[in-house]
Amino acid sequence: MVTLKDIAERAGVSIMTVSRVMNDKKGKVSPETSERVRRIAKEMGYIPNSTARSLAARSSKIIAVILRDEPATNPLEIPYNAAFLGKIVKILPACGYSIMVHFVQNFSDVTFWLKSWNAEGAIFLGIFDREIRQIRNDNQIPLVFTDSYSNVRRINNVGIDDYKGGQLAAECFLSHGHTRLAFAGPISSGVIAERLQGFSDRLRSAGHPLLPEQTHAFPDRSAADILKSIRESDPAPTGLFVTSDNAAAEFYEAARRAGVSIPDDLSVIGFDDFPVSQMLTPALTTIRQDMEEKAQQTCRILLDRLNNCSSPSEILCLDVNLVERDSVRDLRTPAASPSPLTGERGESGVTP
Amino acid sequence: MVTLKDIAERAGVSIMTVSRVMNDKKGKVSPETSERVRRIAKEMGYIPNSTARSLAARSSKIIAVILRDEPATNPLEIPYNAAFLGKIVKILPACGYSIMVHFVQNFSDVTFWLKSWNAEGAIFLGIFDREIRQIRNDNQIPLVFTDSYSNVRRINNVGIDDYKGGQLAAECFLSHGHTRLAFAGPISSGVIAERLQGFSDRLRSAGHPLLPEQTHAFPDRSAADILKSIRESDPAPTGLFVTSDNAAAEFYEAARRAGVSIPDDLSVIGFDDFPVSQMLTPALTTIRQDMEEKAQQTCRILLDRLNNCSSPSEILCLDVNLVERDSVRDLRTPAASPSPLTGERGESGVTP
DNA sequence: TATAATAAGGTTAGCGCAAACATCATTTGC
DNA sequence: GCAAATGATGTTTGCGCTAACCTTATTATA
Repeated sequence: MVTLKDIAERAGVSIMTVSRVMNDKKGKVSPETSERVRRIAKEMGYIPNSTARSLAARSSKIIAVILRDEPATNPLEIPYNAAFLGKIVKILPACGYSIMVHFVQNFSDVTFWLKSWNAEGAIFLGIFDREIRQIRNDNQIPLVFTDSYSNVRRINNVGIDDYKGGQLAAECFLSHGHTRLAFAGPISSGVIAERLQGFSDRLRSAGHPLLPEQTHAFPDRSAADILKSIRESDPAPTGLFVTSDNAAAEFYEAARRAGVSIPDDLSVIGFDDFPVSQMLTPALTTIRQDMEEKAQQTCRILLDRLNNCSSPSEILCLDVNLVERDSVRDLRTPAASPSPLTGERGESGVTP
Repeated sequence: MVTLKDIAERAGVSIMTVSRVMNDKKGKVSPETSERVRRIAKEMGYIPNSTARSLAARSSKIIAVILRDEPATNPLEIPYNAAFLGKIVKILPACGYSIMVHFVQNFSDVTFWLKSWNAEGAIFLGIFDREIRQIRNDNQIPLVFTDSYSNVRRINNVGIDDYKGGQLAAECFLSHGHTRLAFAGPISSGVIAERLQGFSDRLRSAGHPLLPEQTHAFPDRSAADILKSIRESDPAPTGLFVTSDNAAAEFYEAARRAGVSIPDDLSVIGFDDFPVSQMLTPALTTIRQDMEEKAQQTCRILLDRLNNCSSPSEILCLDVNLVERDSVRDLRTPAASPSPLTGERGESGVTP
């Protein structure tokens, strides 16, 4: 292993001079020395030791990405989390940071990992609404949450306009003549509660309130089970708002097995606009959120605070919009329902 | 920050004694002292400093997961990689290791990251066929590759029986009366080349060789483009073997847009048996690989070699099998094609 | 009883690096 | 022309921890 000492000896300078060259402390080393040291370091195949650097400089260049671990499922099998993490790993290492990934069950795990590795900052993927205050208090490093709802001050959060998303879904259904609707999602989280609120507020204001029994807890109950409840209601809802495209895909599968036709028997709106929504048949009408933007903003906020500790906390709310495809039937002109196989209506209709 | 020194002072012992307690060096500290030190450490909220530990012990407890970075796409948006990484992050941290994720474009990046952090081992997700020898030579730590084909000795690799997978796909088509077939996938990689070989060997031995012009380079050419070529061939293939479920999903989408019905106009077989295969309409017949097993074996091999440096290198080949669903039409009884909406044939037919 | 083995703990010397301060020219300002 | 500022480097110290060795009291063995 090549160390600063080896280079220093070969170059006939002190360790400190080499260290300064390696850390680009310009104005501290003469250009000639710098050039020579740099050349020798390269010749010898020097690779800086990050652990030693962390210890001496108290700055680890480690960013932790924390995902909430559910016992049964795997956080990275949720495409949303995987894509988000992927974007982070594209952005931050390019700025010299290394990414550590950890799944955690409770906040003391979080603190342990962060402190143990002297992480300089952390990004939280998933819902940490309840633990957010404790996490912020325990860790005096820049933290950025995503999709968290809480009234805790001095936190950074990148979220989207979930309420508007719910409203847009309701409006889409209403504009196609739907009045009896259903909702499915994990209502315990702030994000989903907001979407539900937007959805139900908009329906109520249109005079077609969402019935309490048409708010279904998914995935606590299976898609098949919920679908059965919906179909057996009297009068049965004609449209279902599901809180993610992937959940919608499960309803598609359940519908196929149950012989229920989408959108003829039941219209569906999803959330996210992930690739799966275009692969479903019929293509899924959904509420789009811009993942790319979300990931970039998340990293930007973290880097801002890393470079300037006094920069203020930010709570960002990104816009969402409706992407109309083929999964919502138009009840005003019953014959005009698109064919599930040849329907070519989608892709174009992006309502701002 | 609480250090060993703080605990040592409070407990009235030397730092070394505390260190020994924390590292569970039993037989070196009396049970009473051990208990007392442990209690005080807990009271004081001691968190071991991993960077200092790495430096002093020359053992970092870091495992690097390396993914090949393609310029345009994101490795973690490929569900296969995301799921695999997810399983690793469930398994290894439970054994005391931390996971660092890096995307790399060339092997010198790999070596840099591994050495810089003193990683104890590394797992490679994706095709590293060409770089594998260099990577092994540059890094004297346990490495486990996945899905790599090479004739380099002393490497660990966890792969699947890709050749058999290709054969199974061919057999499935043949048994349903298909004789004119097509293949689509990125043939530059060893994995896909093997699948193609198995596919074409089996077809040839049945007297229906795969035509050279029916081997399509995907995703170099778009699904829509390839689909057009296939449909315009004369005579046109009746079945298409695609080398991943996700790619198959893209062909589904292209088919829907082009007004081509699956399986009536074209039968499709995928590869992987990922959740998406059940969400497609009609449900996708596919070659199943056991991801769970693959990830577990990968971690096991790594842990084996971490605990016992002299353990031999392993090249594991896991089995695959056919999962029949609804995307292959039976040409022998043309009327029996399943309805895409109510077809309930799938899920049961797992051929060993 | 003398000797060796063992248990329980302490001491010393780093791991590789960077912050803080010290040194010694050489310039700059007036 | 002399103090002060600047530039380019070296020295010391220590980050928090562990490997390797050293010490002392106690116990087992011949």
